Amino acid sequence: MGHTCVTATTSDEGAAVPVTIRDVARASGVHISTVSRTFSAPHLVNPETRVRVLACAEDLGYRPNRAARALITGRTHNIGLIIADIANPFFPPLIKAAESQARHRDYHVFVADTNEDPTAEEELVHALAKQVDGVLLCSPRMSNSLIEQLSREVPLVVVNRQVTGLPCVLMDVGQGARSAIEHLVGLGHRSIALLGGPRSSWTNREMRRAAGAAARAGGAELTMLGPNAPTEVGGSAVAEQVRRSGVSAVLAYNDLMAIGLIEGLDALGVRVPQEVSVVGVDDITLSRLTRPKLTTVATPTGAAGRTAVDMLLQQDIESPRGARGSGSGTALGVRRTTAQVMLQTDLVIRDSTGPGPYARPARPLAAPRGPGPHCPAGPGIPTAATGDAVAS
Amino acid sequence: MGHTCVTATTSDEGAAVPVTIRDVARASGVHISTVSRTFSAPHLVNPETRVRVLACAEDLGYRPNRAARALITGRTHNIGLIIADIANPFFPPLIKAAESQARHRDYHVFVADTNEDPTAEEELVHALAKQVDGVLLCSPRMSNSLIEQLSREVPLVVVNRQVTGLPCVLMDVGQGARSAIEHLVGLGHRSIALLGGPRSSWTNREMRRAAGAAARAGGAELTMLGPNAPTEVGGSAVAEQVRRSGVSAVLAYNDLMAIGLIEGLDALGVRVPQEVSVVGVDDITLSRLTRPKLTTVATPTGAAGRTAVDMLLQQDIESPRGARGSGSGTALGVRRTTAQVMLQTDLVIRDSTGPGPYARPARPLAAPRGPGPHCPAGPGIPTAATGDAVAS
DNA sequence: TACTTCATTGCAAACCTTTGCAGCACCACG
DNA sequence: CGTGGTGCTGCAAAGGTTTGCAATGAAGTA
Repeated sequence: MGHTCVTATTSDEGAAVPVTIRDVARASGVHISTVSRTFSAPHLVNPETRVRVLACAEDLGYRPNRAARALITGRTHNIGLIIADIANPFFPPLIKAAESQARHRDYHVFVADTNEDPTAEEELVHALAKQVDGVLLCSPRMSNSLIEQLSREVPLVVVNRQVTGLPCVLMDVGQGARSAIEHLVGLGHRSIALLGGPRSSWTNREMRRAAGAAARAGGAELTMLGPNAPTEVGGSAVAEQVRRSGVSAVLAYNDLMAIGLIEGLDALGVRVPQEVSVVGVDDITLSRLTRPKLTTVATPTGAAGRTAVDMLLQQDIESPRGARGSGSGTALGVRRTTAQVMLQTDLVIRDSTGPGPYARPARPLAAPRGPGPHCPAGPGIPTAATGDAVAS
Repeated sequence: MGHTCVTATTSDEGAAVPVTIRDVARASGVHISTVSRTFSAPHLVNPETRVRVLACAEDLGYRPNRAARALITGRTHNIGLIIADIANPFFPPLIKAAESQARHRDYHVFVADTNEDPTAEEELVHALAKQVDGVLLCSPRMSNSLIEQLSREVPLVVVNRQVTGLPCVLMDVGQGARSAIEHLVGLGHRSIALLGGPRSSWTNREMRRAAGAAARAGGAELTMLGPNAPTEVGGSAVAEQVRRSGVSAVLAYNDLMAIGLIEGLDALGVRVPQEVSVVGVDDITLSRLTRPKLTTVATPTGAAGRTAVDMLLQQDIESPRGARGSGSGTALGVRRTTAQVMLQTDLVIRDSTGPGPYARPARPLAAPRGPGPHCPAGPGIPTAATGDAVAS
């Protein structure tokens, strides 16, 4: 990591001479309020004056100071986006979608990374509070009560977490986990492990619940492993444990862990999917590039980003900020409507899942190849693959 | 992508009642300036008063309005980070390093993504200008002259680009490309393709220059292919072209393209590294996970992020903003020192490169396996692998 | 002509904080 | 007692912008 300093010069470039609305006013011979209106309410100013002012502004390179404007209007036209881990490929599509959606509404997005650290999360909300009109909290790791408390400081929309009283956009990972388990059961797996993610993750709890129910309904045994770090090393770290547990299939908290697990198993000489099937969640780009290609539950990250921005802006527009009562600030609450949106997930089957010990012959007519290894089970075992699980 | 609206309730949570410095002053019976000092210059206020003020502030949930503070001090304690494509795994480590470094200096980082769009870049600099103390421009796609012009609006540090008069942090991709070519030549490749990236990329130009020189010095022929999108699809899209060109080795603009290319070649039935060797640049995490594992030029992204933040803050501290002359603003230039830092790169050899048509027997003693396919070349061909290339 | 309406512009307060300066009380020193 | 210093606090200006209100002049209406 050594570095070499190549050059070091000193220049006297004209540095940061801020040109204000006053300069433009002086140059164009009007009052500053007219200049202000030229930008924020052009229809109120004489076309002739307008072009003159605009010309001067252009000439001087004037740009309205957004901080000063925010001080008055109470709106910054920025929105904050707090992310648990920007290195997780799950997030970039969400970020890009949010940015593009925001741009259409003339908003800018500030992204901040918390490194999965709840403390950093809280601090960032505070730091962003006065510089943005609202914050999107993605896969937060802090407590629900803290989130509610922070929501009184700045409008919040929560992604991948359910907190009552706040607008949330959720992905139906419950349904996803169910489909995954049913897929595995249908392939003849009866002993399945669930690789848990961070303990404080809503997604994690949801998956456990749904996967447990689906396994029960399918007559399979579900082993819970975790919590683990939601990264590849988190996945590869439990490879040994997975092998010892003797399961024939694994549903991982996310793709990164699934991929890490496959790596780890590979290092142990365990082949995927021949000996162990692995399913991930998220359908990140990477899952199509590894070998074997990953079977995974696709989550609509782009839609989540767009929806979250929409919900934030909608809530924001309804109740403009800075409306303080006179005197000691009568805390007259603003009614606001909070909605929760649930986005669908889809199981996409690739190459990391295969027949399990209890598999029935794949195709009774076409391919008379023998069933998978250890196949004592005859017909009659419910496959649950058609979605007729009894889970309530 | 269909979504289901699960819930929609209305609540009257106390929403965003901003508590200002004035409220705290009233509550604690002191003047606002004393409250202000309690936070920004605690040693100037009586310890007794201080605790009282702090208690009231805590009680009311007061947080200084950073926008208002910025208006006076001219410093926001934020820095902007403009990224060409956040979905490129090259950037997250840089972002994280920058964030951590900034946090140590009590700064926050706002990340923005431009989708490789020069127009978006310019617009974002303008939008950020007054809300941050400086901007880090990572792998910018706009013209040098535009960058210089923008640098008069807000302090800039440029990463992965050389622009005179501005502080830059560069990675020695020239050296990296040279090492890669020498590695390939040493393996017996004489016909090599360079998969170019975006036309406006400084890295791209640098690689072409250095790779060309190294190939010439090593007696190999270098085919330039491109420009291409610096993504996996950009890589896989040229697979056919690579095959037709008949080269036995490829150096790609970055890992993403290299991985895409390997995918594309695989689909065409061309095996890597048996038939074609592939080298990437960046050493993203992914390059260790694909099969074959990617040989690549590792770039010190973390160090780049840290260095860039340091340079920005140093430059920033020297010349506090908002120092306008009286009257019509005598544009007296501020002398500032601009340095350029070059960070070293390292070739890391994995499994995507192998012997080429002109390879000499790998190990004269140990492995008496025959040489690679088509091996008309005897000894005497310079391998240049030791770094004795004559490139100036 | 007198009165209303409208378009355009100026005035000044307000947003929230920081900070140079001045005031005050108190103490020590001569 | 007078002088100077120190420790703490208040006053008020400043920063760049928005915006309600008032002023101006011109045009339209009765």
